[in-house]
Amino acid sequence: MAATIGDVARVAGVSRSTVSYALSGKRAISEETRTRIQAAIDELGFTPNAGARALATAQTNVLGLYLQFQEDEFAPAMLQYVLPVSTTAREHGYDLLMVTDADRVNAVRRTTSSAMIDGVVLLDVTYDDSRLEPLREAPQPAVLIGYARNGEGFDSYDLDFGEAARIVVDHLADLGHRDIVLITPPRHVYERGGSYAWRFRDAAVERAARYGIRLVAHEGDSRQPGITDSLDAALAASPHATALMVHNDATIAALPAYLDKRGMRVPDDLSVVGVFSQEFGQAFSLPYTAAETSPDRLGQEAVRQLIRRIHSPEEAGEPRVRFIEPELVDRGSTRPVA
Amino acid sequence: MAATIGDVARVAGVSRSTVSYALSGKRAISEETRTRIQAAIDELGFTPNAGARALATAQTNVLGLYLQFQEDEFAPAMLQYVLPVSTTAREHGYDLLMVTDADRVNAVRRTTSSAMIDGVVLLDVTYDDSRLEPLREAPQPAVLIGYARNGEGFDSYDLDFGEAARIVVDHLADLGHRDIVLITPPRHVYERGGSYAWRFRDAAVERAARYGIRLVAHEGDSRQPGITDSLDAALAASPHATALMVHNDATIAALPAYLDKRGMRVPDDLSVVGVFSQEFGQAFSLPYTAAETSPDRLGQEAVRQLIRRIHSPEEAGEPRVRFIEPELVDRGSTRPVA
DNA sequence: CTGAAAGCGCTTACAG
DNA sequence: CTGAAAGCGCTTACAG
Repeated sequence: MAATIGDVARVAGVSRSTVSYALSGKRAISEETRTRIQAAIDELGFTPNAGARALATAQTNVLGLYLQFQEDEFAPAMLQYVLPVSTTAREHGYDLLMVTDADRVNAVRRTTSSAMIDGVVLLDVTYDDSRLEPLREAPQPAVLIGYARNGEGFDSYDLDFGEAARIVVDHLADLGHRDIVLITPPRHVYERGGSYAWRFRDAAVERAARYGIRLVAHEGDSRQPGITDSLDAALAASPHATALMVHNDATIAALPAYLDKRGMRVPDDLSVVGVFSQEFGQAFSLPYTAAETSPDRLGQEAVRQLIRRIHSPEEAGEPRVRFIEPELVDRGSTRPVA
Repeated sequence: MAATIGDVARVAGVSRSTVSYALSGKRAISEETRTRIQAAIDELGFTPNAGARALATAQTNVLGLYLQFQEDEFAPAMLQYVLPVSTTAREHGYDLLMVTDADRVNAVRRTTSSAMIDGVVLLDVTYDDSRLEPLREAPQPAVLIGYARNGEGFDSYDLDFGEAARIVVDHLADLGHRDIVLITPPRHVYERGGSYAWRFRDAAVERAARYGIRLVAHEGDSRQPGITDSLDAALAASPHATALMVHNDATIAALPAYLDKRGMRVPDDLSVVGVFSQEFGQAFSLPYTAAETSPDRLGQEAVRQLIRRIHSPEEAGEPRVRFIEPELVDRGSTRPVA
């Protein structure tokens, strides 16, 4: 059916190996031969068979991307990480196998042990991530986007959520706020082991304590009416709060509507600081100062490191955790306390 | 490195073909032999090499999913289609190659002609979709999610946006509305050839005309401040409008905040009807009556048909367009005109 | 019920 | 600068 390298060789009047070398550029080919081969390729519309090439070279030029769209999660947030991973992979000649199996452990085992991919990008990493076990036995290198306690031996990229909390608290402290409400990710994120939840919360609590600031953390929700209920409860529990910190995608997305409904103006009645990316803020028209989460940078650096480790492990260095430093993007949603 | 079928055969004391047949079940194997083979497989941790299998069988068990995250589009909406495609594919034993290249035509050509995949799922289909040309030359079958003018020869699945418009207009007409504003997708969707934009709009205009109802269509935006500006302009141009139809994801997501800010109550001051899915409405807490877009059903049916066409083309029947009938989900955001 | 062998379409030492 | 041949790890007619 489709043309093979043998067809090209025959039409061009050369051997199959010469065609192969012309394709890869791994040895010198005379100008004339190269031209004949190219003509044959064009005439036949030849493209190398990926499976055959993978078999011969033991590499597929495919990366596995492992993620799950949790029923109870705010899907748009996940997408921010998929996009840069996909783009960066293609820039380096890799395609992406998107693996979303409910059985995450087996999905990793299945795809790595069958040699479908050259490397693994793990999204949605949890503190005790059960996928790391099969991953240690896999011949392919892997990179984690997120943080796992048992992640030693792997490259990991994550935002420094502790630092994110500190810069937000510092910012509010500088403005004189002494009573702050924090909305954290929902309970199921903690239960699942999403360490960003408590890393941010604990650092915020500790930093506030150092300033002698009252800061009360409340678990938010990812759906209505829970989002509204948790905000109601949090604000009721801190009637004199002057600032609201939100580390919860669904809540921050719903916040403009919520505050409007309650008749609260930002920053006049309440200072607000979030934790989200530039693009996220734009998609949801969020006018809030925030710690930037830089999913683009995370995804890009993670994939680059993975590809480095695939091609030249020595250059890649020792696998380690890299925490990206967050920056505070001031959108004017905070003001000094009178 | 990794165990091969030859290793299994040696350990089990049988031939490679017997191991292969034990794996595939394509011929009878004695109980005893089967046991020995299974023991060897377990001992060695053997998984068949996907590339080798693909080369031998000429099938990869991978489907290509082609999409693009447009800079100017509302990403969350796209995700609704990715998820059911991914889930349904896995249920049938297929993995998903996610292809997001900026050069869409070449991406199709590259992946189909290198035999990386067994079938194609095209998302983001436009009226004159340039990817259909390479697709016609591809040996793999394809399914389109969306509608293309030049889509003959392919299975296509799309919502019947014309019917969606009619049931919405009918609903409002029944309630006595005589002056309606419609927010359509942004201009760039029309320019790109997103036929759902004008299919909905034209049907709405026509249906309204039949009732003698005033209905004015305005292009919406996908970002702030354009979203607010277009709503402002649309409502200003129809000062006596009693109902708002929104066929624009970014706009409907921003609508609660917008209407709150303008101090308009739904449905007391304005009846509102949207066009979005159940999950989308839930993710964004949208309290609006809407024509359900059923991305789950679309994605699932599309993939099933594609897999049917891969396995038994005769059963799959003639390729044709299937328009899914929308239903109106009443969430109480409309009321009779006094 | 089982085996030996050819073949899928590439790449890459080996040889000249 | 080029070719003949082995090999990657499977599947599947062919044979018994």
